[in-house]
Parts: sequence; C-alpha cells; structure tokens
Amino acid sequence: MASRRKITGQPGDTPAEAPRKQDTLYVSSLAKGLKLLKVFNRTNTHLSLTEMVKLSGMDKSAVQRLANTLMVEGFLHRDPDTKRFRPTHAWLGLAYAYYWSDSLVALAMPKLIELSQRLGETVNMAELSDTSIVYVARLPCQRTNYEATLIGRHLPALSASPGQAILSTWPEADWRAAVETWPLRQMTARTTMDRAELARQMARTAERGFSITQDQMILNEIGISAPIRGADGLAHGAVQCSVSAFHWTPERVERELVPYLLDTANSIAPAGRG
Amino acid sequence: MASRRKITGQPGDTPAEAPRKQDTLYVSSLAKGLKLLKVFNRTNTHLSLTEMVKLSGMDKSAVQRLANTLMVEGFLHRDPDTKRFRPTHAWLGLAYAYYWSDSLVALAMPKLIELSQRLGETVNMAELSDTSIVYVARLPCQRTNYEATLIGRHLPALSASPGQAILSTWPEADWRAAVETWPLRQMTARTTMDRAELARQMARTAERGFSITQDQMILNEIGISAPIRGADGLAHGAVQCSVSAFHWTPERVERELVPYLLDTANSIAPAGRG
DNA sequence: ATACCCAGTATCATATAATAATACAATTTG
DNA sequence: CAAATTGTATTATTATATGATACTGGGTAT
Repeated sequence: MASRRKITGQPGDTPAEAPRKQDTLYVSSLAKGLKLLKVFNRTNTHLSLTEMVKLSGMDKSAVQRLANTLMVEGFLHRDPDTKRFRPTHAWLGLAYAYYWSDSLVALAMPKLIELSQRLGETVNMAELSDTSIVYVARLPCQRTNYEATLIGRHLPALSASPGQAILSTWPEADWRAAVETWPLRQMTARTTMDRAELARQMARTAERGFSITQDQMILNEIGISAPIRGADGLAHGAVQCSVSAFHWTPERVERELVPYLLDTANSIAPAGRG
Repeated sequence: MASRRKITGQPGDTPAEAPRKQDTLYVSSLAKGLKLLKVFNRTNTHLSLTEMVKLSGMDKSAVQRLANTLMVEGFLHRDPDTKRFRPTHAWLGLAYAYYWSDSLVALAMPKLIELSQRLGETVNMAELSDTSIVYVARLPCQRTNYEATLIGRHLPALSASPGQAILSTWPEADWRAAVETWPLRQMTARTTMDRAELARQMARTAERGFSITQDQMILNEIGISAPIRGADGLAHGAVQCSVSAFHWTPERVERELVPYLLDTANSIAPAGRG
C-alpha cells in the first residue's frame, strides 16, 4: 500500500477519503461493501459497475469483487440484460428485523392506526438518530405523495417538526446547543435557516408541549408533532401529523388536531429504553 | 487455511457450512459481515458478542472485529450498559433506498391507499422473491396485529394468498412445478401441507383470477389476493386484502371485496419490468 | 472475602485472502 | 468499421484478515 498508493485522487472525489479508521478490529473489506450499499439512494437506483465505481470512489476491481459478493449473498440483483445492479428484497428484510428490535414502534403502532383513522390525515412516527429524525412508521392518506409514504427517510432534526418536538423535551441547555450546531439544509425556499429563529420556535415548542412547522420540507405542508416521553420525561420519539395548508389553518390545526395528537403521544409509554 | 481448518464443526452448526463460494471475485470478509446482519430477526433482537458467535457459527475474534466494524459504520448500535448490539436506523435507510428502486410500489401506492380507505380493511402489496413472497407495502387497520403491519416479511409463496395469485399467472407447467418443489412450512395447525390440494387451489385461482386462503398463516384469517399483471400477462406482484373469519364469510368476501381488489390490481400497470 | 467463571477486550505472529494492475472480451458509439 | 467504453478474467504481490492466546473485569457461589 505504501508504493501503490492512489496517486492524486480525482478532484471529484469525496473529501479526505478517510485514510484509515482503526486497525486491528476494523475489517475494511466489510466497510467497503457497506459503502457500496450506501451508494444506492433516491436518485441512484439501478447502477452499472462503472457508475458504482464513480459514486463510491473505490477501485474498479474492488467494486467488481464487492458487487459480486453482494450479489451472491442476495443483497444485490443484477439485470442480465442491462448489467445493472439494484437492491433486493433483502433490504426490506433488514427493515423487518429492525422493527422487532424497536419496542417503541410496537407499542405505538395500534395508537397510531387509531389516530390516523380518527383524523383522516397522514400520521407518522419518527425517532431521533444522531442529528436527524427517521420516519419509522407511516400511515398515509389519499393525498399523501409517494415520498411521504416511505419509512427510513432521514431529515435534519432541527427543521422537521418531530425533531423539534423531541428536542424540546431535553434540558434547555442541551437543545440550545443542538440548535447552534446541528446541520441544516435548505429543502424549500422557505426552510428556516436562521438559528435564532429556530431557537425561538423551540422555546415555544418546549412551553406548549408540541411543535408546528410549515413549508419546511415541502411547500404548503404543515407538520404537527407531539413528543413521546419516557419515564424520565425525555422523548424517545414523536407522533407527527402532516396536513396541507390549502385545507388547514394553524388555528384550526391547534383546535382540531393537537388535542388528539397529544393524547396519542401521551398514551404511548415506553418501557425502559427503546 | 489448509492446516488450521475447522476440526469438526460443532454438531449444532448450520449444515455443510459452505466450504468456499468462488475465489477471486468473492470477498469472504464482506460475506461474513452480512451473515452477522442476518443473525438479527424476530427473536434475536438484542445480541451480546457471545450470542452472535453462537448464532453465526463464526469465530469469536472474527465476530468481534466484524461487529466493531458494523458499529463504526453505523449499522449496529451497542448499548454501553448491557454491551448488547442491536440494529440501527441505517437498516430502515436501506429500505428507503429499496423503495426508490422498485417502481411498481410507487405505481401501486396511491391505488392501495384508495382501496384501503374504501374497504376499511387491511390492504397489502407483496412481490415474489425466489420461492417466497415479501410484503412491500402495508396499510393496516385497527384490528391488525403488529406483525401484519411490518414490511419486509418473507413467507412461503405457496401458502400465502399473494404467492398463489402471482403463480397462477404463470404457464400451467411452471406453476405446477413450483407447487411440487417449493418449500412449505406449517405455520398454523391448518396450514395446507398437501401439495395435491395446493395444486387444486392453484387451478381454481388460475381460472378465477384471484386467490382466497384461510387459516394458512394465522388462524381465522382470510387472505384474498389479486395479481398485478404486466404487459406479458405475468404477475409482478399482488394486492392482498386480509380479513377476519369472525366478521366475514367466503361468500361475502367474494361479493364485497373481490371486485374492488381486482379493479385495483388491474389499474396498476407495470412499465417494462419492476 | 475470595476464588471461580464467564463475557468482553486487546495483542500479535502467520499466511490466507484481498488487492490493483493488466490483459481480454463484449459491448456501444462515432 | 474503427474507436471508445464497459464488463470480465487473470495474476503476482503483500497488505490485511485471521484465530490463538492472554488480559481485564463483573458477577456468582463458595
């Protein structure tokens, strides 16, 4: 590796390229294989070998071997005609396994279904994952767009209403630190990028016990979230309801949705830790 | 490896232990890492190092290194207190990526939502994966149990109504071969294990264009499925409705559910191949 | 208390198994 | 039909994964 090092690294590469992680208890071949899985996303769905090479920044031979291994093990499917790789049902199998390890979802599910039928609007459940929230359960209604039906989506916690609801249950110093440092991404023209403004919203959320956001992820979308508190008062997750600003005003939301949302969130009592 | 081979292999091991797959384009370290992921399932949700060793049949040191790598890469979480590993939200992130690669789900989703609201009963969509069906979309209703809300579940295609519906669109010789050879598992006391009987059911299904099963996965559960046909007439997936035998009779199902189910399935037109 | 046992952690010499260059085949493109 | 691009196969080289072993610490029973 000393002599045959990568000479320059193409300018388009991911920055820094992560020189070496640890040593003895780090299996880099496994890490590279996982990296190849992560290359598939919303825009990269059916990839050729060379595309995988470009996107992963790894060597052609390496990608060849890793992709082949993933195929043999059932994690990638190769279309014999186009020679392109795509994810397999094994990826859903992992989600299935995940759900059995997350007791909070099991607790919440019946209440979420009930809420969704009562409100007739999209109901979601999200959990915090580092500085993002992740949708773990989704009950769509007719006018829900496809993206909003998909579990596993990660969003910046600061901008999404479930994130704000969860954070608001933290000690004030903690959530203020998060508001200062956690990443933000301009998703729509109106996504709040002003951290001072976010801090004000958070203060209001902490005070009221629920969060309301608008135009943050999609224009004309109103998100309302209530935290699911544990015995220690800290939130493990949040129940979210998503409605259209065409049909709803913040006032009506607060009158007709929030009470049910809070009721549902409060009725979900996490046992120990999720 | 010639000298330090595994001496005997404990009697409890998985059979044969897969001596070697291929050689030059097979990265066994990656395969082992994936094997470790597969160890997590419905019953094994939070695993200690030694449990992972037992379940995977791999060396203690190997598991140590692989698990550590999976943790560093964000695919396993370790509880600092119990020292146990569990799946992370990355597992749901893979499901999210999967959904963008499966255009059939995107096509079907709005129709499935509509159907679920019209019927007020659990509506699912499943796809064939080898000899299993996999649930790719689920719209639960109040009395749906937790397991039936989870995507990614694999079931023997021969026993599940979506599997029968899909198979019934194949040329008769093909589905007959499947009925003869594909695996069966006794899930309830009444799961049909008689292949001749299954063949009769399949013939009926092929004739009628939809399948009805009862007591196959859960007692008192009736499953009704309609195939989603492509341009070639072959099914890429199936729409399923699941109801309780306490509230429904096969006759009423056929009158009040089947027409809507068929209508929904027919309105989903797969473009090219999923 | 103390000794034991078991689970988790760390270290290291060894050679297996991953590497990346290269060559070949099969495409698609001009 | 040539040229370029992508996918496939082969190989020498050594970096990297291996698994035995030893260390640490918590829990339990003696």
